Amino acid sequence: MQQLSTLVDDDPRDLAEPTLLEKVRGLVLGGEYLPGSPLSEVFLAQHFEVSRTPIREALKQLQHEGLIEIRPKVGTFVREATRREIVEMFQLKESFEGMAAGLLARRGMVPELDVLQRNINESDAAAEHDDTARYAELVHEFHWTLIRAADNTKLVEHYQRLMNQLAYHRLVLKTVERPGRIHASTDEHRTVLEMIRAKDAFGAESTMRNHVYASAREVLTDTRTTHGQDQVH
Amino acid sequence: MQQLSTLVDDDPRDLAEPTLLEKVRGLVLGGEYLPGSPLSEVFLAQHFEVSRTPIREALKQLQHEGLIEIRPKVGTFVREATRREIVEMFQLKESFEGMAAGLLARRGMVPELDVLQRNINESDAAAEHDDTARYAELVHEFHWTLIRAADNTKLVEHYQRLMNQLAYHRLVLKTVERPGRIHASTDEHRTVLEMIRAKDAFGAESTMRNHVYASAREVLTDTRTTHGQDQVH
DNA sequence: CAGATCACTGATGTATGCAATACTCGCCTC
DNA sequence: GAGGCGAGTATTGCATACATCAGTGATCTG
Repeated sequence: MQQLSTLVDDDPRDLAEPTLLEKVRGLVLGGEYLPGSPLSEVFLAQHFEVSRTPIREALKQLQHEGLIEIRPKVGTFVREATRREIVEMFQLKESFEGMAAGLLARRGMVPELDVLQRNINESDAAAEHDDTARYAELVHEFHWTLIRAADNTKLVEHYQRLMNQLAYHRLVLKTVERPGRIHASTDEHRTVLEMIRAKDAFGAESTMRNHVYASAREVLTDTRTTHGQDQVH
Repeated sequence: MQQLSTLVDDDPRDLAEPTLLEKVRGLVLGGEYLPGSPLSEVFLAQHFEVSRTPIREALKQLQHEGLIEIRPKVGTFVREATRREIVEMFQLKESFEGMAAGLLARRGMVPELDVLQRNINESDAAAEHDDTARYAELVHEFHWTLIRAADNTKLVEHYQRLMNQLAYHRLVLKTVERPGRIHASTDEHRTVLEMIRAKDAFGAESTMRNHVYASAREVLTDTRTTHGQDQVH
């Protein structure tokens, strides 16, 4: 009997078991704590009902991700990315996603292409119904599917890291609200996919980079350092 | 009195004070421990004369860098990159350095260009005298100078991370031994610098990527998974 | 003799106590 | 009244003890 039960609930990693790191990251990205807010270890320990040790591990990681700042012997504080850093990160995003598009074009026919196609179709439908929430989700999925389909695990790791730093969700949600950008975005996705299908690695990379650059400009135009206050430091 | 002393030895970060993390990383990259070797926390703690806690922090970081593998409740082991991962990392290196070359070309005249020029001159001299050690050092410097000159701190961070994973020094030293590759390499550096000077961002990126690709092929041709044994896992 | 079970071992995972120190606020001095 | 000084406080940094559990080998059973 026990063998069966272990076989069933053996791998709880797949479905909804957020790591402490993810929980703390979610708290920081949640926006409740403004940049400069102190994040006491003891408070977090009590909040998540664990000891300071695992909290410290998570905070150390978040520091390496650039989300918080640990000032030795002083405290840890939520860190707001400067406008310059956001520009830098979008430059990297452009490079990563361009690289992914190029690699994917070289791979030839893979099932992920169908996933991307379905994504585009659904995006059109969501745009029709002005379902911005669903649309933002689909944009997110499109980019991630592209990255994963490039079949380069190290790229995925670096991309994940970058996206954690960008706190992407908050930004893309803002952008998507703007009418007009939606259709342009889907069209660009469509063009990229066509070039990938045509095995035009160079064109796919180039188009994807232009697409990311355009969306970055959108985000950056109506976002002045995201909260006004510049550096904490 | 105390004020003066604190002013003097306040910032020991600049000159030669290797962090525990760097020390442990050096130990792992030193090659003494073959892939699969266990890295007991208590052993490292005794070796470096600290407690397990800071050792754990360093190991956690090295795990995220991909140098070691922490199997929960089992132990931590040195992890050898598979050939596939090395290929993936070189693809990223190509992307990063290409991006750097392109960004630098857009920056216009900056003092770093002179540093690169001097590097090329010195490389020629080192090649003349068959000083492979110095030559390898200069190659390393050239690439790092390029990355830093791109003026994108996030790029520097990701590049650093990638280089830590690649354990670059061991590989590039092997490559540089090969006669013939030296002159080709310097010539490629020269071409890249010329294109940067000409503000040809596209050409600079393209040339740099080809250069990295060529050197990657060199490294990969005479390196079969670096040690024979494939995955530990 | 083959197979499974179970206690043992060694490792990591966590909790907690103590040490060190940057910042703060009140007090003292000029 | 202004400025510096010093004790207090809150925080992180480190050390250590305990809990937990994967792997292993001996033992027991069929």
